[in-house]
Amino acid sequence: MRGTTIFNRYLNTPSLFSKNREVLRPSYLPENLPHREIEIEQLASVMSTALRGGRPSNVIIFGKTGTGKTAVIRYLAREIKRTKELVDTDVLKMPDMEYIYINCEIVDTPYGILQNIGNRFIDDFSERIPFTGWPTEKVYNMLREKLDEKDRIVTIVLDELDRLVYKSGDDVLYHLTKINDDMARSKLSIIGISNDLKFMEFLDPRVKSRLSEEKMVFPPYNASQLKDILNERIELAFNEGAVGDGVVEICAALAAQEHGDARRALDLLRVAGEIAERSGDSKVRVEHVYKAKNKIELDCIAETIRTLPLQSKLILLGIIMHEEQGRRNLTTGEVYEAYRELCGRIGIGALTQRRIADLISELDMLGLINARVKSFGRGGRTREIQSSVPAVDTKKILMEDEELKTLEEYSLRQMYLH
DNA sequence: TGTCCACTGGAAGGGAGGGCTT
DNA sequence: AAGCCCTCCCTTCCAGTGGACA
Repeated sequence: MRGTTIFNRYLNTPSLFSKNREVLRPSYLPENLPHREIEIEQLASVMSTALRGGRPSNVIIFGKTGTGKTAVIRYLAREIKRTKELVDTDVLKMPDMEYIYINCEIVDTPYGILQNIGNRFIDDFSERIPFTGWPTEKVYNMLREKLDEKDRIVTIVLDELDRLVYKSGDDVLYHLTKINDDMARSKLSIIGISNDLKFMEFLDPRVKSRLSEEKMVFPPYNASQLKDILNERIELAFNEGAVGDGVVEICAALAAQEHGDARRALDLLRVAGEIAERSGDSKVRVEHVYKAKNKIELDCIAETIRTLPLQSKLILLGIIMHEEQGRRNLTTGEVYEAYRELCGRIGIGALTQRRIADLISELDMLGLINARVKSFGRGGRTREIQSSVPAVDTKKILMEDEELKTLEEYSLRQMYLH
């Protein structure tokens, strides 16, 4: 024994994971996708048009998160690439095929979408489309020109498409679905992904019909299907015997409760594994899964709070301070007053009530508070607001913010004394 | 039955900040 | 330098409203 360091105990306990723990992450694309055979077949028949040089129909895919939409598309893109490599010879050459994936929650402006696509076809850095500055029309023309430089079939995957439509309308979609009319050599098709069926109503009828040449729905996985998915990954990710009895069942059951989310199931398993490993256990046990569930939820909330803009943090803090005094079911007016008070305390200008009303809605959508519109008759119509996060922990996280530190000991009591 | 409160939520637009073009 | 463009964050203005109360 050559002395001990604090890391020794980590070295001495054998790892539960094999080298391949990456297979539990959402970015991992497995060799086969259990229980998505029908969807693969269906989408493959659409996309196979490209193998014969034709433009595949545009497709709209509906399905909740973690139902394998992106996985199926990535899977097929990979298979098509393999097929092409197999078939291509000097004599017979299939057209180039490109897949472009854009998440509309991240890129959510018309300009951004066009710029993103355009730059995939511009290698020369000096020619790249700048992230701002040009008129949108010019970006579109540039994109079309570059796209059409040679024969190719381009598939654009627009994930979370509903976000784009709600935020910026369907102008880009109009242009993108029409672009084929203006191109001589290239062909473009669109795969739109959404977890909300309603957004189609907001589309211009022309866009709607062009976009949904094919429609598909991905059903949620049930518990037994989730089990199959997990079991397949366990073989790759864990050492033999590292996953105890009942663990898979619990992960599957918990994820099935939440609209059959495979990503959630895999997360639970991975985090449970990490917790078990850290506590020096020789096996992943059911209790680790429950701890994992808690940890995932709390981490998620904490991260949401941390990344809130200052104004929203002040609103949330105001609500919590009210509740510390035993006042629940606050109105918009009360929350606004508290917010203004806090703004004064830290010496920043307060926004208008109209703006705060919007920010309150945002907090509601993030699940940090509950805000229901309610009428109090003569008392007016307003929101009834409560926090839906643990007060103590939330306050702790809020106080991490440099600009809020001075509010640590402050309480709202004074303002209600008169 | 009508009134009236305290907002809600839509619309329009300003202006700052990114950057391009001439 | 002046004139554009696009996006983000806000403000201003305002019609609309559910339901307790007179």
